Amino acid sequence: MAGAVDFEDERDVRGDPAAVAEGDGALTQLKAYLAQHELAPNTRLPPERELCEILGVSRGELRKALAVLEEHGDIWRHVGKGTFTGARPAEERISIAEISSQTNPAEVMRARLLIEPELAREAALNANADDVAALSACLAGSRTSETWRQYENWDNRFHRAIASATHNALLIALFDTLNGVRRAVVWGRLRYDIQKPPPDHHSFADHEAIIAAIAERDMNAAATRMRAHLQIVQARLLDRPREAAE
Amino acid sequence: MAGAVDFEDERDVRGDPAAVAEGDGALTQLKAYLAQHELAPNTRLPPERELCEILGVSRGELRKALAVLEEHGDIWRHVGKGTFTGARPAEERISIAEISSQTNPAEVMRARLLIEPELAREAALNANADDVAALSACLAGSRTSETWRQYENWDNRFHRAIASATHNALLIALFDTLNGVRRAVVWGRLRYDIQKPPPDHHSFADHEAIIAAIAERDMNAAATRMRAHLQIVQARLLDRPREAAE
DNA sequence: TGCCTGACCAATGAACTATTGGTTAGGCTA
DNA sequence: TAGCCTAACCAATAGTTCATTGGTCAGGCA
Repeated sequence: MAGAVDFEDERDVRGDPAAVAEGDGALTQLKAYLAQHELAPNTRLPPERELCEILGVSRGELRKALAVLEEHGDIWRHVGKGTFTGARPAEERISIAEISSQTNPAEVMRARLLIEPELAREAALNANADDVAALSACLAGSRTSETWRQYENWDNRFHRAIASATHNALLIALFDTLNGVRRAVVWGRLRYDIQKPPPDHHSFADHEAIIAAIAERDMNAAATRMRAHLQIVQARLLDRPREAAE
Repeated sequence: MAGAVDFEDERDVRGDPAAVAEGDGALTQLKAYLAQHELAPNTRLPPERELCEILGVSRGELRKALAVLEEHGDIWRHVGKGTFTGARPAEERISIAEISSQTNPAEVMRARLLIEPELAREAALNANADDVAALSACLAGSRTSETWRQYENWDNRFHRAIASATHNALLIALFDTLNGVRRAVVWGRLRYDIQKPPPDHHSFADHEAIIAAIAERDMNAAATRMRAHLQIVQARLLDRPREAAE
């Protein structure tokens, strides 16, 4: 019985309207109403002010009955939204800003170290020629960057392209969340001492090695090299937080 | 005011000789405007209709110049919002429902297999006594479950508790996203052939082994056992999609 | 041909209004 | 006196309206 409200522990009032009208029947009335309508889960019921007229009970009594059902987990309520059948749904939307306010650069780096090598591993399994070409294009772009900002842009695209190469929409979405938080947390930490990345910047070789591993479908190497790359990034981040660019 | 903009250095545009060669000053004007105002990242510039009056160029020319800067990564634009300096920020809110509509149970399972073992590994590193106690409580609860729904509830809490034990807010948030998608995608796949999990259900032993590894701070064992557990879940999911409950 | 101009389109945000669950105060009845 | 009803108010939410803004197109012009 879908979406149903559990009322077996109460008197069966269907078909006995007299009993319904009688006595402390707010809860009983309400259960009868729900049973009669056989509402699907997450259906909105009438607002309290209407419902108490429909059932012929005062709003106070109705609210007491609703509180019982809510405690029982049969319905859930929210100001401005209404009263709904079924269990309260999980939070539908995740805010990057909210996560960012609860974390810090060290945690973000740790999360990258755990997640991104696995993404690289999966990319090595699933990447096609186009994916490898896209990765190479990102590397080439980063090599020709004239500013740190441009470089950061290409670096972003590179890591995003690895997630894309998994061809798994959920993994891509998770990466985007991780990356969004990263960008929010380390926002504005660009280095200004030098104008652009030096030609021997470690990331170039790191990225090249990762691409090679993915192209060769060497899952373990892809993961290992990504981890090594991120460990260097982490070390630089912790040593010189003002120069957190990769 | 248009007169305030200094365009005497039209032939001295730093970093983009191509603009000089073109000769028309829209891009040059725009760069001069940006240089003069020294805007912080993510500052909104005047709307195009105002800016082209300020700079004394047509809207078409201004838009061409803006397109160059956008391609260059110096600004970003969005209909209804405006034009902003710096890199385009990540999408602020992620919708579980949207992700769910783009994925499928196989992808979800694959993502779990990549992510959750790493969470278990990190939990083994960071868990404290309370975390282990919480995990044990979830296992005990699942053992006493009278229905599959109750069992699923405890199983949920168990996996969430592992994420919590990492003590990393970002990893917890990523797990919640993953889990939210999982619940949305495999929604309603509860088994109905038997009323509750049998006492020898594989998950009980699996979970117990995972808890033991975390309690002993054995990171590799925690990851390995989680992976083994999820592989069984995956096999059951693919074999008998109607009985996807763990 | 290339550019300018004006108009229109679609996405966005701000302001406002209506709705709705949650709460409180006063009065009434048993 | 205790419990209940009623009315009003509060705060969160959703819907509506309107102005703003980047994106696009057709006509005119040099």
